[in-house]
Amino acid sequence: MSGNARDRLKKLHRICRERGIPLTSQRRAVLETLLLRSDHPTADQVFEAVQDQSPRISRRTVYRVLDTLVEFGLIRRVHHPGAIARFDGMIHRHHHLVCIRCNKIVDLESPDLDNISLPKGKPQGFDVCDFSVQFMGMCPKCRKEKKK
Amino acid sequence: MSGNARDRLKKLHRICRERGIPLTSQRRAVLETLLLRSDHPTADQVFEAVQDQSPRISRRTVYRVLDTLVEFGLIRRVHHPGAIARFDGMIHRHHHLVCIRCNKIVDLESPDLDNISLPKGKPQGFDVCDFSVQFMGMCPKCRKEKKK
DNA sequence: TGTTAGTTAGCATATTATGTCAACACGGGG
DNA sequence: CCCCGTGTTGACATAATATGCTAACTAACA
Repeated sequence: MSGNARDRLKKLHRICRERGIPLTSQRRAVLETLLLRSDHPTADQVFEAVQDQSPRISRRTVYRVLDTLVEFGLIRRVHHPGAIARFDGMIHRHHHLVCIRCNKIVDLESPDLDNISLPKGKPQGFDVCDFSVQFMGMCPKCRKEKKK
Repeated sequence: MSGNARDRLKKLHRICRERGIPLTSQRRAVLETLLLRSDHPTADQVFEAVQDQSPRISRRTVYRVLDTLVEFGLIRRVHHPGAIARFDGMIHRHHHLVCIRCNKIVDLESPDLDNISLPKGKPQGFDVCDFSVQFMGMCPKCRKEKKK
């Protein structure tokens, strides 16, 4: 496991102590599982994967833990155009390429984009703390399939 | 109805003729309904609303028509962080403010942001045609509620 | 107006998400 | 090290959301 993941687990530990809530094995397992992948799994995919570590974990708990981790800022709920909630272990600023045909989504790192200035003041009353750019386009696979 | 909406209906008419597919009353009704609102309704909210015009329309058809309209580029599937697909009648370039607490989403018009340059070439093989910026923050209502 | 291709309505079913509560585990104090 | 209390988990039921299927229907065109 990368050092980054180890740091994140320590952060989970710290947050739990600060908030006075238990650091359960399930919380650790779900976070670890998510950190080990670089895609954007659905809650059910996380449930599948986490069973390697915690065979007795319930689906309900995975959903609950994911919400908790999002609230702690340890993972992100990805803004995905499909109907299913997806989660992302990467919480540093990054952007997304979204396929307008198959809804596939991949990360895009681009330091150029990170300098966009946040809106001045509180637009529409929102207290903005971060942003992410989504580029809409067609993925290679869909381009090929569409030519047919 | 605004001229913009009228134009979009004409566009639907044109696209249907070009593709040789019928311009059904259901397609028109769903598009009209979506153009009349400025929020980001879910498919079911569209279903509710469209019944004023087409009381006999089925839920299944609304889902299908929404997909069709997205494929035609007449509406957008909004990249919403929640679990439910949402749709947007606005297809010109605009951005979103997303509440990290209640997932509320509102539009943000900002000419400054429209000048972001698309990535050079085809990043990860994607053929990028548009983009949208999402600002994450907390809406006024949630800020108040959290203070309690 | 009649023909035909494509769509729709209405159902069933699949998929995804949440409510509830008894049993259980974590964390702190003795 | 063990026990106790708070908060979490597991397993169910249920709700919410989305899709598959086919007979009946409608738009488009001659």
